[in-house]
Amino acid sequence: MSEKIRVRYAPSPTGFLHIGNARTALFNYLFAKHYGGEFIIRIEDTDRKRHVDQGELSQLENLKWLNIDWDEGPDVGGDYGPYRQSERLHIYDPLVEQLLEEDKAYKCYCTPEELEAEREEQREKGIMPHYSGTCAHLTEEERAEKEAAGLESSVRIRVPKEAVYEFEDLVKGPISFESKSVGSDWVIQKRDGMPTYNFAVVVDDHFMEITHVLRGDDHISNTPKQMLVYDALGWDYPRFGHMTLIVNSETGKKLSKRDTDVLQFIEDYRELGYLPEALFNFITLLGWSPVGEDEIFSKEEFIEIFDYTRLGTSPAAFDGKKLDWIANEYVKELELDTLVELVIPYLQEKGYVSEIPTEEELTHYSKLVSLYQSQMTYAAQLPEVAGLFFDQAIEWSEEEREILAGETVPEVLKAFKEQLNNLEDFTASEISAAIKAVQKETGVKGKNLFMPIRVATTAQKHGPQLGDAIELLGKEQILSHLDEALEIIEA
RNA sequence: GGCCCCUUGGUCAAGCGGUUAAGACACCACCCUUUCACGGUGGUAUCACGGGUUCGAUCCCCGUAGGGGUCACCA
Repeated sequence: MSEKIRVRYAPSPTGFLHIGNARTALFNYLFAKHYGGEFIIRIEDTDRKRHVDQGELSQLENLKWLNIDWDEGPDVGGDYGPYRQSERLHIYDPLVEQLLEEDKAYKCYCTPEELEAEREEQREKGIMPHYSGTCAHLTEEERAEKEAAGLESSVRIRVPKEAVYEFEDLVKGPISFESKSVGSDWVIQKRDGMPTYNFAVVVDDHFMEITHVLRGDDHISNTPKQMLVYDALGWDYPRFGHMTLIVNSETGKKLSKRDTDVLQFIEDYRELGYLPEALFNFITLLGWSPVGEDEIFSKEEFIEIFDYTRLGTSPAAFDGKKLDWIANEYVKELELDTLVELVIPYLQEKGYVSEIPTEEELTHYSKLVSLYQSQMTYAAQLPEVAGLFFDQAIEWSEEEREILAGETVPEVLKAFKEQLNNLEDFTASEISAAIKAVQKETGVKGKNLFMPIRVATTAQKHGPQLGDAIELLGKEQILSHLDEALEIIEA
């Protein structure tokens, strides 16, 4: 591609950064950077009612957290600003005026109530609601009358009767719409003077010299509407590319806020202490595939290998298990100190570690973290799985109690307790030796030996190396856990 | 309902007219570890259906079915 690539991510600040939006941003970013182009952020804030105060900030911050940066945007500026649509009214207004003069658009005096009534009537008759064109052919006199009466108006653009809109979609190939499927004349400027989405997008993309519009699948049907505006204004189209939506694997539908089984917002992952690189990697693999068999790549590698022709055409389901696997891959690669630093705040939050950790605490928790590193996926997980190392109380689940109910369990635990009491040093190697001694003494070995001890001392079926875990928990605590377990068994 | 898009294992997917139809996650088995996990090896499992085109269709065309998206003074 010879021209300078310019692409954009254009969120509306109505909420947090959704995982689907993040993916759109990500692919635009990779596309731009792969071709040495520019990535622009534009805020589409034309809906005053749905405006959320911290929305814009949240979008930008979470993008930054994902390690995505942009060349132009509301916070960094650029030569094509302003980058908020609400600040670009002076650009839209003359264009609306121009279309009005050319009679490519017209003023509509229908009130929202009237339009709603019209739709209701149509629904009752069993036809699809649409604007019937009440104001499409007002005479000069009628118009003057309404203006004189001080009626508020919106502006609608005329949809041509027999046009065909065709484009070569970057991911889906040729797509075409007949103008009659576009629907009735639609609003380009609202009563409050704000442009509508489909109009503002065109104007902005044109003046910002956007070359490629990469967006979600759900915008396909907006494309002919926008092409119509390009035509009316006599501008060239950019190239369009429509990426698949991310769906919930349970329902097969577009991921929405109602899908409570999936964490929807980048914020959520950030708060749990997922590594941004892991999320970046995971999201990039949603609806896109690299050549070859590797799946773990750095941002730089992704930029290098990104190829938009490898974007998938069918929806990608969000697979939490796969995310966990990728997240774990990244956690395992981390230096222990780095991971400890990430985990400490979560421990402090629970009050397990003091504001300013002591040397002693630090070494203690380094050990703990190292025991769990190979099985962790996010930082907040440590206090969850290793709660026993902080809370005195131990509780066994139904399943774990069943294990403790095993026939040879009491003698194993009693023997183990005995062994521990005779230990000189309470170290992992000594403890392992003690377990071995229990085996000799009782004749119980393997799973039947280890599982009861693991469950009795840690109340978990999975965990780190047993000897290490027991050493770290400390003699006193272990003995009391064993006593409690024995009590339960006897009860 | 109209229009548009999509359809390879449970999930993500490679494939782009001739393949034993890659790989990853998940699952299962075995190995390592006197346990679980980590790691290693291996395994089960996929071309929605019906017509064409072709010497030959997962791949091209047409239907059918299913799924999804969209039809706002939301973006």
